[in-house]
Amino acid sequence: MGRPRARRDQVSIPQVARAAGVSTATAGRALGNYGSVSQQAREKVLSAAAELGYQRNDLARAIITGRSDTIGLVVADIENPFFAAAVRGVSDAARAGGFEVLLSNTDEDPDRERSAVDILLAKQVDGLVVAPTAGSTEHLVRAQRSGCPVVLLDRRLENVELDMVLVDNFRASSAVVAHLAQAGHRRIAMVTGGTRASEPAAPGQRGVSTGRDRVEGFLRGMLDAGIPDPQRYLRTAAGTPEQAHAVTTEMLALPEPPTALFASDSRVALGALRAIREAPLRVPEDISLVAFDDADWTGVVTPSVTVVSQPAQALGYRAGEILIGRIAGSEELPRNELMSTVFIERNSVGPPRAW
Amino acid sequence: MGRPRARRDQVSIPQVARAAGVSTATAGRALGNYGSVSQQAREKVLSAAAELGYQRNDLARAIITGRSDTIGLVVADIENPFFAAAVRGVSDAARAGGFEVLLSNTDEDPDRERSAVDILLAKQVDGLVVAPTAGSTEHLVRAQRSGCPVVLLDRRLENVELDMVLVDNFRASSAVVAHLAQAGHRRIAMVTGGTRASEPAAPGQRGVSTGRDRVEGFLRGMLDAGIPDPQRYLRTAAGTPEQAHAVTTEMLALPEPPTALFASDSRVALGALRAIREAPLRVPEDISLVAFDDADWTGVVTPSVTVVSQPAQALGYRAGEILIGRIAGSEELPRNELMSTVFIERNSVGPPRAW
DNA sequence: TTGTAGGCGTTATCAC
DNA sequence: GTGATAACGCCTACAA
Repeated sequence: MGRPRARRDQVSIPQVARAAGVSTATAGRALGNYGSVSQQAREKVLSAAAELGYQRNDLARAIITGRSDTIGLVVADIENPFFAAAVRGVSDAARAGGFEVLLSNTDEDPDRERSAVDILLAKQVDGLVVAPTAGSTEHLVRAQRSGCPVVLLDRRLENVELDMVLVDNFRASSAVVAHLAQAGHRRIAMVTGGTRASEPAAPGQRGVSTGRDRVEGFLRGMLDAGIPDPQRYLRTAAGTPEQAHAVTTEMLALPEPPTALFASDSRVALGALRAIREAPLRVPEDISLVAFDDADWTGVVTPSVTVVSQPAQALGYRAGEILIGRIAGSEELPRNELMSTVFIERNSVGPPRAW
Repeated sequence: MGRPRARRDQVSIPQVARAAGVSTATAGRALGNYGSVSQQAREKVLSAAAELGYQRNDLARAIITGRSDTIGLVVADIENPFFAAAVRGVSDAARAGGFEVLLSNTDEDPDRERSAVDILLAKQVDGLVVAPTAGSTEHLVRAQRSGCPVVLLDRRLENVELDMVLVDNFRASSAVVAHLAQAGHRRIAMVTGGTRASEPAAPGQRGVSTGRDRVEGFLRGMLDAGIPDPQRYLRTAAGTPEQAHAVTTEMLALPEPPTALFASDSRVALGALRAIREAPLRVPEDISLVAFDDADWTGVVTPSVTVVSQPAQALGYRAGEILIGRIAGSEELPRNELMSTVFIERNSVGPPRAW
């Protein structure tokens, strides 16, 4: 337990000023690099500060200036390699712009997201980068309106005037299906997660936009390929490797199993691949595989996995850049910035096996 | 450019107080949940606050209380899955204790680490979790001495009185060699990174402790197995997948290539594995492989990889817990807390091939 | 329970 | 260029 611990006894500007034999104002100017100070005074102040071990207090400064030089970053789960890279990108942009990053994980829980935003706002972040989970958007709009700019990362939100940095998930997904159909597949499965791990994301229903867009792109691809009953092998309740594993195992046991499988991200692909291995089935002889996200391992498994590569780090960096522009006062109309995915063809797709 | 943007016009406690017809102090008590306020007054204040859109300012509070309810987290690179998991652990512990997390990446650069610590200190973090890179330790000691407790994560530091949460890298490494020797291997390679990507970490020299300990554990294992010239296949300048790839390729081209390879982390393993694939060699028929870190993919490649699993997330969580204890006032002597690794035997180790 | 007054460490203002 | 002094928004006495 222990008592609330006495306040850290920090050396303050008045103390430094006294030691240097100048006024508080002059010491403040020398230490804070603003206004004008004579070379002589500056030196006295600086050496006194060094001697006393002065540490500036950015909080007190932030109260006055109204800027904390800190941005808030809200993501679902930093352990997902996609988000880890995106966080890295935001961090780099922040650093380049002289900002620090306050990080929050939501685990796709709307309540946690809301409360995270509230807390970050109370901590006076100058702006917010959010990969929004499903649910209400009013806390984000409120933040923006209260003067704290918000940039959305990776996931769209409808009916809000916010900057967004995205990827065209719909198009990338339908292209995957086209590729598979081109190879001769008709029984194409898609395994993906919903809003939360437990809630399925049916097309047109709620769930994060990436999930929805990928599903709709999948369905559109199936339609374009003239494949009937496109939902036959669509599984939308598999957001974790474990769920993906279970769902895939179940599909592979079907009398007419799919001949190709499309995984909505690298962790889903991992679960699906494990199920395939355990079946045991060979890729691509028995079943073809395509996944979203060029996770580091996809190039090293045998066979290497054909993927849709997303520029995760660049997405984060760009979101950070745009946010910093807003903080600096940019008043342009909010807009959606689309970054390109790259379809990386490797060795996990082959012609369908005749079951 | 745009001007420095006018200060966000936030509603303050005095304003709420005026609207509610009470004093600043009463409003502050109602809003801050301290002292005592009558039910009636509280309601008036709360509804006035809601009406005006009051947002509390944690910075102003922090100036007074001396506590920011924020901890600083300094790691090398959040994109490394090990650190991503550790960060997640620290985040969870922080959340559980009512703290937010200010995150900094150092890229193993001592200067960036020092400056990160300074900035976090200026932002008045209540404590620091650091995975220290090599270099001086004085900034950490100074932080601790100035009243900001510091807990080291994953990496030891000599001659400092700080809490550390670690794993026994030396023992785990020598056990790996023992396992390999047991399988009959004599030409055992180790591929690992040094301090920075560019600087090799020779035993007994500088470099992060994990690297050093693993190398020394490796050498000890070789010694115990009675293998002469243990440094023959020791490569300490491979911290990235790319470098690991290059170094491994070079070793595999030797007249007498190693028959087993020990990778110091999952990213090194990735690079090494790619080199092995390109050789092309088979695992484990042509070469055996063991790696540190149970990255998600190690179980799904063929063959699955035998690994030393580290409790990355638990390590982070524990570091956070200990730090929060310190912040609460714990005065125990600093100590090293060792968490257990698990040797997970899979299918990447076989008898040596007779080259 | 409530209000007044003062202070936290900084920056902003305005004379000198 | 410099110094006194007033903010910033909040919490903490202390008195009523």
